[in-house]
Amino acid sequence: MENRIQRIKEALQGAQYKLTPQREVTVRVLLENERDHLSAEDVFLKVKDKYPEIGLATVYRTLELLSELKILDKINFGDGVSRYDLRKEGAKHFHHHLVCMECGAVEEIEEDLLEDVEKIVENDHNFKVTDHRLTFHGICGDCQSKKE
Amino acid sequence: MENRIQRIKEALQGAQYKLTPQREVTVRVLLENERDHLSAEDVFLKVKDKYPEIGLATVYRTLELLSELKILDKINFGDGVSRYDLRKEGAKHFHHHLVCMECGAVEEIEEDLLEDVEKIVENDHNFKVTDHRLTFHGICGDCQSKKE
DNA sequence: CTTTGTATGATAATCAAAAACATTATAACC
DNA sequence: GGTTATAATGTTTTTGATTATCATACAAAG
Repeated sequence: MENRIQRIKEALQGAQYKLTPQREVTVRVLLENERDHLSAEDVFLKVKDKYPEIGLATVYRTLELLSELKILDKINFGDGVSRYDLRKEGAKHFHHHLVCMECGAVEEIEEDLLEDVEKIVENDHNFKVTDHRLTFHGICGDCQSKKE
Repeated sequence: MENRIQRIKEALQGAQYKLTPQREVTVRVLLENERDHLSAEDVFLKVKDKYPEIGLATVYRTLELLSELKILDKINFGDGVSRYDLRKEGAKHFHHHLVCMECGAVEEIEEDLLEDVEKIVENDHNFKVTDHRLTFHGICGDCQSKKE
């Protein structure tokens, strides 16, 4: 945990930013809720428990900043809200998601399944891929068994 | 063109909806701008040229309806707006997009590149895939040559 | 200590999308 | 045809997430 904060601090400093107390609290909340996909509002409420003086705008600014630095990925599952997801350390690419259309559960997939597909895109369409995002819609295991 | 409208009409009727004049004009605009990725506001403005009495809410409602019927796909490229994209006839799946990070151009890919990946997901994660969306971020051919 | 730039918090502004609601078609029935 | 129920529309208002503004606090550098 502290390691990861340390590395995020270094990433910020590498880009001439500081890890202020507000930013650190925000990062901690993100680390503690790594499995979830929190909206800015979600993050704000959790941060507020630890640091009540913080303003909503600061949380938005921090999330934006961390996204620019590729520490966070900003995702959108189609509800009207942006959600934020910590990028795994060392991951070049966005990880993928399985979104259940029944219960709304979101599962993550770490594997990079797209290497071959990326090659096809680069060759056939002359497009230099820097990142990708892939989401599957469907029905999760739990909801499948409930239906039977 | 008329064929496709006819089939959309049938799809609507199959679900107990009517192809009203407003809906038809909206569909025509979508067909005429198939290559673009129009926002609701874009569609509204274009529809208004042909049918000035129409209200914005009707366009929103129509786009929502067509999305539910899987005639349209609602996509989000990260700007704050939803965009709408006609699903190709007979296509089971959403088609893919290449988004250029330099100039913002969006290219479409029709091929279904994910059959193998889908099998992996279904087997390894016990997740029944009904649809997917895949977007590549990168640099398009034009912008690559400009840089040299 | 003073200056300069950066970060913050409170608040207001923006802007897409949804909701409300009254009105107008459309269809079904007698 | 007239009548009623239902669906669809258009106008307007509201919501709700995100951004912008701006005065203040802070920190680094001289």
